[in-house]
Parts: sequence; structure tokens; C-alpha cells
Amino acid sequence: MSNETKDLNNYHHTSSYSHYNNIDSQNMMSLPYISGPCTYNANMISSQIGSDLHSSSQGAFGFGFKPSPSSSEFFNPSIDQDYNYNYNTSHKSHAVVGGGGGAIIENETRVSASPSSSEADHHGKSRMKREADDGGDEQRSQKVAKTKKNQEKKIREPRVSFMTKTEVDHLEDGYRWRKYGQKAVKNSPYPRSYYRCTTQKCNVKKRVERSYQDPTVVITTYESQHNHPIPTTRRMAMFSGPAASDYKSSSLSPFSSFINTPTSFAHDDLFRVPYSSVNANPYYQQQQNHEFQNDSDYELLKEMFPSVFFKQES
DNA sequence: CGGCTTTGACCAGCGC
DNA sequence: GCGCTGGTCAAAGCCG
Repeated sequence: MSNETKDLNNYHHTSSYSHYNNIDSQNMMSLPYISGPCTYNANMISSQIGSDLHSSSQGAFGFGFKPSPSSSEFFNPSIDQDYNYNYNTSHKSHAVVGGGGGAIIENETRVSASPSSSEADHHGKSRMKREADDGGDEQRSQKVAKTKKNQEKKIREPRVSFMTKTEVDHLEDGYRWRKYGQKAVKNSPYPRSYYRCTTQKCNVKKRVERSYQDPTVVITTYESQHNHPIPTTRRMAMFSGPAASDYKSSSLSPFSSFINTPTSFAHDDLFRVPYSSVNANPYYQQQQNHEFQNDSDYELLKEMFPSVFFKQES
């Protein structure tokens, strides 16, 4: 058990509960009931992805979870668009996935589209603060001015939230993260941990918090996008994955930890076992059921999660 | 010794 | 204006 897990356990039953704090539950979108092989409803996802993400030139959220096979059961991706789009739809459902390994897994997958300005403000603020701190107190006043300027330009990073049913708090996703903060969340017994990608010039952050409603669920929110391949050092040895330079061929993705296509885990036996029956690959769904309404939906998903699709198409 | 976590302090936004 | 809250910083400590 990780230190963080111990800490989280210590926080248990220390205060009252509220909602998924930063996950806008009212605006979250859930996938319909799924039985049998879990084919992810890519239609619903893609229709929620904003054009900002779609038009991203940096690729996509190139990450994939590597939860402990023994403890992690499932995870759900949701997309917290975090832009000023108006979504009038709100669906909620549960999926019951019959696992080939014998496990029955119940999950709820939501796509969140909650516009939020405070986050971006903090994002810009912190960057400004760091710049100012590097230069000493003299630049502190400049920081204020910069901050005001920055507020005029509210650049919001795309965010993707995943709800993962796992005992592991910090899921392995192939990237290296440095924890830079932990905060107690209002009305939640579980703290929220803040991580930053350790790669230089990569400002991807992620928040990890355990759902108060279901302590077995970990909510991971990624912010921004990696501008570098998955590092090959240390943890990557666990993946037996592609070389860092071979980013496009990586099998690691938000989907890949619960997708079991022959190519997805061909090199990772540990991966295959716990997710052997779960197929949530949207492309797989397209192939099997032709449920994509149009090519743009598929293309959109491809941009969001290229590592899945490159694997599929290779 | 480098990388990472911990943790109290700080700051800005927001609501009252 | 004040208090609350979320997000971040950074010093200190831990660990391999």
C-alpha cells in the first residue's frame, strides 16, 4: 500500500461528505447500460468533445493507466471539457459489465462539461507567481500586473476526468508525476492530491481524489496535454511498452487499461488478466456495431486518444 | 545526492 | 470587508 493510500485511509471518516467537488455532477454525462463486453459508447463521448480539443495540434491526452491488477477493477473516462459550451443534455446510467474473469463490475461513466473559470485563473496565477518568485520580491509587483493581464486572457486547458474503481489512489499512467500539493476537500474525508508532470516544459497536471460517495472510486482529472512521449525510465519497465520515441505506437491511453484488443496488451500479460473481458474501445465499437454517426466523431476520438487508435490501425 | 513526498503558508476567486 | 475554498509554493524531510 502506498503512502498516499495510507494517508487517505487516515482521512477516512473524519468529516462529512458532499459531491464530486470539481466534477460537475449535474453536467456529467453517463453512458448507458452495457452488458457483456463493455463497448464504450464513443458516440456519446465524441459529441461532447469541444472543438478546442478537436483542433488541438499537440496530439491528445497520451496517458494510460496502469493500476494494480490485483486491486484495480475498472475505470471510466469522462471528459471535463471545461469550456463555455452549453450542454442541455444530461444522461445518467450505469453499466454492468460481465467480466470474463468472473467479476461483475458496476460502473458509472460520465462525461463532464462544466465551464469553470477559477481553475484557469489559478493556473495562470501560479505560473505568474512562479515567474515572480524566481526573480525575487522586486518582481512581486510585476506579478500583480501580470496577473491582471493574465486574467484578461483566460486560457483554459482541456481537462479530462476519469472515475476509476480502484484501491490504488495514484494510478500508473506511464508518465512521471511529482506531487506538489494535497488539500483537504470540503465535505470530503478524502484529500485531493495535486501532481505535475516532471518532464520539463510539460505543464500537464492532474488531480487525484477519492470519491466520497464511493470510496472505491478514484477521480483523476488531467489538465492540459503532454507535449512529449511517455518516458521510458523506471515505471515504464512495467509496461514493456514502446520506446519513448515511438509515441504514436504506444498502447497506453485512457482507454487502454480496460480495453483488451489483441494489440493493446500483446506485450503485457499482467494487463491482460484483469481486463480480459472488457472491451471498451470506441473503435472496436465502430467496427462491430457501426454506431458512429459520422466520421467526424471517430476522427475526434482519434485525436483525443490517438494511442488507442494508432494501435488499432497499425 | 537526486528525486520525491509532506505539509503549513500563501494567494486569488467567490459568496455573503 | 471578511471568511471560505481551491490551487500552488517551497522548505523540510524521507528514501533508494
